Amino acid sequence: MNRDTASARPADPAESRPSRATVGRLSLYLRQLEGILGQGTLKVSSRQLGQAIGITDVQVRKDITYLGNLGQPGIGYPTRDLIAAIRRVLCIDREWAVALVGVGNLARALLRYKGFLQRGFRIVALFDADPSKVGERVEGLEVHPPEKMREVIAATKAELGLLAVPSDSAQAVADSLVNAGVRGLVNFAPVVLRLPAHVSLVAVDLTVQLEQLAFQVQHTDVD
Amino acid sequence: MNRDTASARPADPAESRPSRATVGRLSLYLRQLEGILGQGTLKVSSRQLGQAIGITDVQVRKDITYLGNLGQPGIGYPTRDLIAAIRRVLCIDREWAVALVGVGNLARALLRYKGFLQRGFRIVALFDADPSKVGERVEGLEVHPPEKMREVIAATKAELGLLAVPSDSAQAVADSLVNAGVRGLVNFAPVVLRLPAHVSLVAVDLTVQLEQLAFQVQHTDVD
DNA sequence: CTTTGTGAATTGGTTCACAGCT
DNA sequence: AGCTGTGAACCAATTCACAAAG
Repeated sequence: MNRDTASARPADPAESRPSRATVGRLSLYLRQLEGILGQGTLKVSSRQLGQAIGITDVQVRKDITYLGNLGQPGIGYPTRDLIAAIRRVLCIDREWAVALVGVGNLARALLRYKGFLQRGFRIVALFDADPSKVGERVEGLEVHPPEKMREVIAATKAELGLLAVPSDSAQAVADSLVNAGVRGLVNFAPVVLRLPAHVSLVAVDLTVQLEQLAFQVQHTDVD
Repeated sequence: MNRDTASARPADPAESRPSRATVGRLSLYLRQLEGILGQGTLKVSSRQLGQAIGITDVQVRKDITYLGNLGQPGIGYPTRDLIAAIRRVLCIDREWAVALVGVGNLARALLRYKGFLQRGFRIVALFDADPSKVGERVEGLEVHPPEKMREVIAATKAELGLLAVPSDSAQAVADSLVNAGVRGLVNFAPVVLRLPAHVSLVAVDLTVQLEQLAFQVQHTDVD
């Protein structure tokens, strides 16, 4: 049996960090769990969770191991505790201020989507290089010119950035955001960004995704 | 429909399929290569390609292995041939007809993006359940009601689907698309879809991505 | 019975080291 | 010299098999 150092918080430096893949699944568990808790279900099994997102129960348990020891053999996991533990590990047990650059259709879609705020991500600043958009109010936020980036990001304490600009300007805008103090960003433009090592990057590249899909489709046996 | 252009390649039975990860990188190579060829550069080395997208030259060569033997020691790869080979392996050496469901801001962003067509993906049909949108023309395409899905998808020969609808309706719309004969789809809604095995799925889940980013940011050492 | 937890085995992917070609 | 191709080694991630607990 594993020596359990603490009841509440492992905070074990020796304990390995969840892998990238595990982090992704923890997000998915969290969403399922919120639904499950909303239905008043207080206990949940790894099998339940696994079936909900289409993976095995063993995988679920392995992932949950990173959260500490909160399973009850023969019973399952307390829904509420699981949620809290996942939020803590994912670092979304607090609010993240987010800057959004490029106020086009994609940005409007992102602004409308209420799921972000619900999960701790608040869009606090908008930027666009187009003078005709500057000053406009979108979803209650004023659009600022790029020149004010440093100032506004400092004032709003934005730590993350969403890049919804055309490919040509993506690298320059990314540089500005990093310069203004942003620590991580999501790039929607289909270009590879070069960033300093201390800035995290997630690329959402729809071209790549569509090509993945085409490949998959072509290689799935037609029943 | 599926014809093996076997001019250059000896049918290699032992040759394994490129992994998911490799397929993703091939997309990235392709984009770089198109730029490189546009500059008139006819030969490219694995080191060049690797630096362009931030990975090692060995990784690039390993990936390119799946395309067959087209490197020239001491020289590099012929840009044009590499492009052709990647397009063939990714199955984008032809045009894919794509249906788009849910004509909101995200859909408009997708429609405006010209990169898809350039890479062989043509959006040929729009659907929306909102009667006020049905009949409207967006980027030259008429918005159809869901009832006409089967008919329109058959007529347009759409094989792929983009789901840009709210979470509540995502599963139902996915079922309809599958029923109408679509063979793969990209889901932008933050829900896990259940699909028959013969239908491919790519999930673009922004909530998960943002949570990944938050986690990364929190775990990168501040210089 | 049900369920969790986990070492061991396995599969998958990347990096290393070096042979061979230009 | 520079570059490709690839077995081997290494690392990461998943699955297996089973012990232990409610």
